[in-house]
Amino acid sequence: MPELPEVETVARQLDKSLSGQRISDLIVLDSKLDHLPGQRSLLCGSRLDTVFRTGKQVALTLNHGTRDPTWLLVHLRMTGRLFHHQSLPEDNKHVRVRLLLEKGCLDFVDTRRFGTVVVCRSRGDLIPPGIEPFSGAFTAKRLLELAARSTGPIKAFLLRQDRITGLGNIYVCEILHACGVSPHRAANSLSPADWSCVVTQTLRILTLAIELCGTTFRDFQDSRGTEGGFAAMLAVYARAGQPCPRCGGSVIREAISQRGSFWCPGCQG
DNA sequence: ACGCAGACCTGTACGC
DNA sequence: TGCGTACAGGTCTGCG
Repeated sequence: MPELPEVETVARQLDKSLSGQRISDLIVLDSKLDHLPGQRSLLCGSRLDTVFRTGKQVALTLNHGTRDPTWLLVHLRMTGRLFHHQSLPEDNKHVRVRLLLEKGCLDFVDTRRFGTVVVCRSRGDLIPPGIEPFSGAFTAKRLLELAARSTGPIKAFLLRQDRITGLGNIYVCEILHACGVSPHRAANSLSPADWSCVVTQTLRILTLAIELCGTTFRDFQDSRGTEGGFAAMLAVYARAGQPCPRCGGSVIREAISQRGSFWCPGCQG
């Protein structure tokens, strides 16, 4: 569910509201996360420092005073959310992990239980393998090289986190539409000009989505439980049967690489 | 190396 | 109302 803009939104909000708070206890309520209770003594008493996004994950910096910092790395996957409550909230059966703070708590809530929470001891382990879009490495030249042996659809290529980190189904649909590129095109068939357009449109769309605090569909809410504003900007995603805002053709939905894909055959060639 | 199918989970929407 | 089916924004594993 959450893609780069949604994770960035949550990380920025938590950075403001959590920085400086001391963790007083760790409560783990999901057997899939039973590696965490063993980290309880490490977490308790530590002070939350910077919260930031790395790839699609939220990293919470834990300051231990004299010792080196560690990080709590949270991947929200499809339905994960992080909520910072000023006081203890009403029961929610989908709370998986709760960090008790000096004031209130931080809840990791995840209905489908796909999300992950791990403790990271080395800064190097935080860095995802794919190219970060907001980095100097995200260039048309680099992407052309990366895709040189990829014969599968560009739609699937852009979703690969070991190539580019942060894009998910919604933004890939929107980027390909903005570029006028069919999601069926083989990744290695894109020209240097196509890749330049992918770079430009990816940065434009992600920047706008971050400004609007992401896209809310079913499950995404930010750390305050409010919804993102990018849904109103979507040109094709979840708009099957509706007119394409660029050419007036009809947007279609079809499965590509087993993922629901929305695009306009009229202007994406 | 690649692409593809299936798995992981739960909830919601919809048709009968 | 209840049941069955399809679908959901992510990523890993195993197979060919």
